[in-house]
Amino acid sequence: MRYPSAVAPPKPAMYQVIGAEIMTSRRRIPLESEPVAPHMCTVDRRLSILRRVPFFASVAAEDIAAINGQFHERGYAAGETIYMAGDIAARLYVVAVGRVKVMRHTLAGQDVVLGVLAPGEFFGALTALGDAEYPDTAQALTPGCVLEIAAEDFQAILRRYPSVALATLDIVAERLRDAHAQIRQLSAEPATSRVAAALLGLAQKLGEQHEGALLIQMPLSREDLAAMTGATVETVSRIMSTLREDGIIRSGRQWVALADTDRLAAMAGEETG
Amino acid sequence: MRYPSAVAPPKPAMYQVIGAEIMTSRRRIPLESEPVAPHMCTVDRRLSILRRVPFFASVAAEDIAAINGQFHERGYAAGETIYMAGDIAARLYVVAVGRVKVMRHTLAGQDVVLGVLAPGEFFGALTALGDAEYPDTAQALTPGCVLEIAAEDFQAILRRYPSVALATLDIVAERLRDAHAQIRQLSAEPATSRVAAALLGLAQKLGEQHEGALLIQMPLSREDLAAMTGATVETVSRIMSTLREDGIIRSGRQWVALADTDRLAAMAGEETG
DNA sequence: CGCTGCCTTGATCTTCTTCAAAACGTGTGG
DNA sequence: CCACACGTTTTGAAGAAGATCAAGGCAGCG
Repeated sequence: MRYPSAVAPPKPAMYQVIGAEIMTSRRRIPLESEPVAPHMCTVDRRLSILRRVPFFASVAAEDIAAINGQFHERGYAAGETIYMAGDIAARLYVVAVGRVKVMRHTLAGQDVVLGVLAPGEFFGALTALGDAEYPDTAQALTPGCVLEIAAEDFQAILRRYPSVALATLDIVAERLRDAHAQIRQLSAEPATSRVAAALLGLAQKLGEQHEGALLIQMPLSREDLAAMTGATVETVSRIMSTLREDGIIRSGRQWVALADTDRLAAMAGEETG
Repeated sequence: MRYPSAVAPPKPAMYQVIGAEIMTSRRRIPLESEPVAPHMCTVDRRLSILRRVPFFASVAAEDIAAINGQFHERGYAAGETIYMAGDIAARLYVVAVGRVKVMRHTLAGQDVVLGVLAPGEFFGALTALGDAEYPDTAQALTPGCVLEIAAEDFQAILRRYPSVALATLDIVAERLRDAHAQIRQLSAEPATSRVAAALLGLAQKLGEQHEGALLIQMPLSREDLAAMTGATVETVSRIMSTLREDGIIRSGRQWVALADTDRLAAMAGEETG
């Protein structure tokens, strides 16, 4: 569990308490916009993505090219829905550019975020179980593009390249472990720990060094965090305010940066999940 | 989502309110004791178990016999620990006889139950990731026996029989879906719904018709239920008392039977998962 | 028949949600 | 370039769900 790199000064002067006032954080959005044109990936990028996908790591270069031909490309604007819970589960997707959020809705209108995916990760219909429906909804968090393949074509790939099936099994098994860690957290940890753990998990995957703190490279609202931690927007906001006052994080509208991962990890309790 | 069979009369007279008193339920333990001698399975039973395991369904009979040779057998008494969190994850297990509980501990001493396994289901080290540790603990709930195989030997089987790898992938993918359903529940449903869902889930897997109700065939304490639902023993006990007064369940020391699955399902909310 | 461990029930307290309103940032249109 | 309008975030106060603490009760067993 390493984070991209060490945080330089734990508490830069500009975020210290000055008199009775607290310089909370700069409010300018520090997120990078995606370095590629939305709604398109070049062929080069496609191949490099597929090569980077863990389950194709073992496949020979010429086979990758063949596999590449089976994928179709599709671009999404930020906020666009890729598929909805209840749709026929016909396709498997691989994130090529951007961030994708997978979530479940409740009848009460509340959302539960099951995961945030970065380039190289897959989602959608993994098994070719006939006319089953997606149990969840996938939504683009940023402009980006995904590669998609029919579930049955992917099944054919699994059958043709057993090493791909083994690699896929490893990934799914790891996701199951992560899901179990989250179940443990939801069952036994208070909201503060869950928020801390969620932030650390995101930073581990999407963290980039920025002005002495680990910036989480995605638009991340309080509502998103609430849906990731099983809490309400207000509770998350209160927790974030405290963390900010303690100099542990910096945050603003739709962004968060971690200034002190050690203290966060201490608050997160056992597993970062 | 079908349950073994229909419940005969929704509210048998003997469980009705009589005057101001409530006949709660008979207190005699109705659980069957296992029909085999503990600490042993016969060769016949081993083969029939392996044939019944979903991921060997596609393997030819003569290959099953060869695979059978790779498994070792081990008996457990009720309550015995099969492996502990932190142990080197060296083996994959298949339940042959009995019930096995997989759980995670918290530093606070609280347990979280991740699943209850019946004969034919596997647990333990699925992937051969070197010297990794088990993240959870497996414990026998009843006397019974398991078949075990070294993780690397199982990997060899996966490589040798690609159809086994595909079937395993399907099972793990389904477990992941179930875990996600549980995450949604813990995030968004109140304790009553979670208990109802947990009971329905257990009944679906282990339910047997008994005196007009679906008896869950395993010793099931309030503490177990609490660990499955992320609640405390006291909260579970209060919920169970209410359910019993309403004639929805019958229960006693370490056992529960569902008298009215429809009403339970209504309380469980969205997914039974 | 009394012991042990599970289950139940009550009272109190903490945590988190809910409801409400104000403050702030961001992007937009003037 | 400034000011407005929108959605996000923050904060407060009241309420509810569930946890915690503390006794008792009951079943099964030796």
